[in-house]
Amino acid sequence: MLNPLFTKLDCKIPLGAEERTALAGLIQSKARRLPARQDLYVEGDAISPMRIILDGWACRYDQLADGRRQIVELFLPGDIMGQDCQFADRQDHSACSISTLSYALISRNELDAVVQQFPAIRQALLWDSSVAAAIHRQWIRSLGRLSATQRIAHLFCELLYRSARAGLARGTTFDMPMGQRDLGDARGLSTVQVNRTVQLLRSAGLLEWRRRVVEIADLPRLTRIAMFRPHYLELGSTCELLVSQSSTQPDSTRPPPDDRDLPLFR
Amino acid sequence: MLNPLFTKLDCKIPLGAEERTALAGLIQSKARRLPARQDLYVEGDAISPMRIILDGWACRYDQLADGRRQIVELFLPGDIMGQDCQFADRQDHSACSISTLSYALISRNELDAVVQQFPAIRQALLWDSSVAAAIHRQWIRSLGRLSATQRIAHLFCELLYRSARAGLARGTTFDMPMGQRDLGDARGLSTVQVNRTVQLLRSAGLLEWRRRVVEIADLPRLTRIAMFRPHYLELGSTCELLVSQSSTQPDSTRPPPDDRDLPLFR
DNA sequence: CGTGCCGTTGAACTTGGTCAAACGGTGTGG
DNA sequence: CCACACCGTTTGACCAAGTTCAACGGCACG
Repeated sequence: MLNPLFTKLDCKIPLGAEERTALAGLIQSKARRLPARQDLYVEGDAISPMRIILDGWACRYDQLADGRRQIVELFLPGDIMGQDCQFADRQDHSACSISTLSYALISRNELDAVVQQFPAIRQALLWDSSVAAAIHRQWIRSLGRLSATQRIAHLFCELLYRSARAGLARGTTFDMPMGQRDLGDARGLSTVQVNRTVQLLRSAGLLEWRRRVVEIADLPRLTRIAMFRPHYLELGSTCELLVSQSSTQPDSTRPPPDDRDLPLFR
Repeated sequence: MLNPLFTKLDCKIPLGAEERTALAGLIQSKARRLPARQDLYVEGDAISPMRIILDGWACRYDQLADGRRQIVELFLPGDIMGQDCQFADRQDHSACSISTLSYALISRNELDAVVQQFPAIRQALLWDSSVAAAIHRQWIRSLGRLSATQRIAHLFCELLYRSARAGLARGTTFDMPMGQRDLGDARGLSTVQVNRTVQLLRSAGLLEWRRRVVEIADLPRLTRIAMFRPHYLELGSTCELLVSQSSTQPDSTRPPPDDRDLPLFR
């Protein structure tokens, strides 16, 4: 159940058997399930315990008065929710499941004890939240300066690598339980624009996306279009295959694809 | 020198005299100065030690290939740079001074020792980075879903409160060493748009901004326009005066200002 | 006194948003 | 089994916010 978490942590702070057992002990027999599109908490609620995502996707979002919303963070299996909320007294945002969700609560007291005993676990959690911060910075860059096409492409890249790092990708294929509306809410775009953009990426042969499964068909080109640099995710050696693939120079046996006919830049 | 830091931390994790001395000891006689607009590091550099901002403003930014840039985080006096970079091996972004800057380096080893001895300091630093994460989320919301006017207004609100929390504001007046170009780079806008927007805010009587000094003339209205909720900054009781002011109902002796004639919403 | 940066203004242009309607799969009830 | 409703996706036409390009003014600085 915790494999995605362990696989991810192995990128940077590999844990020993003892430490894994200690971490797993925190969540024994406490797994919970939730249907898709259900709130975990809403703005103004008291702070809830931390959660580890076991299966499915979730997100933090901000609800605007006029009904629109902005997703500010995505959680995949192995991600930890609420690490950075321990000091607040009220939630300043909401959170909901994207797909059917399975997660475990973690009491802060128990975690403190474990962290005290196993410094590597503290390090691992700190590392995880520092990567989360790096992702936040990339989202800001993406929303602030990239075109709709680049924003969407960038998110697909991010999600492929995050899935791969959690051991959830098959080659360049991964599960994508978000709909186009969610995608727009994450990238600050309307669903109409998301739809047109996705079709553009599809027709350009960059990716396929059917029935909640995405296959990145041309990772090097998608990476280039999105100006995506996987470095910030600190993948370690886990995804070397993907990284080397994404930086592959265009095949010299055929002419490089001309991106200029597509509204991909700026 | 460390007053902005202590004033800020007093909002949530007040430190005793011993702890303050220990923190101050980390930076003794190591203060450094830098002119405005100088890089502290650039993308690809090795990770540098953490820094405490003593005076002036700095930022993290992302440089795009075509010359545009996106500021992803602002640092005011009392802010700590680089807490979340300790695990990476290379910087995934750049950082530069905005105004003339005075800062101190902090070696991680020394800090670890101090944190070991004074758990409250660890808590204080964790709290600080959790507020930084909340600010990141608000930036994402702002860039994703707010209009140019709202984005700028929101940033002015944020900066007023952050200045106040560090003991650097005088009423609703604070120093703003950024230029309009920087403001655009922080909000994902062109300088032309920033200029027009600032003039709009000025002519609506919401703020004044001359010679690097901003005075928020109508905080309640600016707050409303920006949909700004100060809660996420976890101000504690430090800025109660400001907070109560910002939520003041419009003066009933005169008609409420009509925002509809201004392109402020959406 | 020139030079350069920053702020300001105008005009043409582009991207993406809004509105509205049609399409297609899926689950439900008759 | 079919009719229907519902939800997410798709498409078109129009609109608006913000960008780009270009030029000009003021102020600081060498």
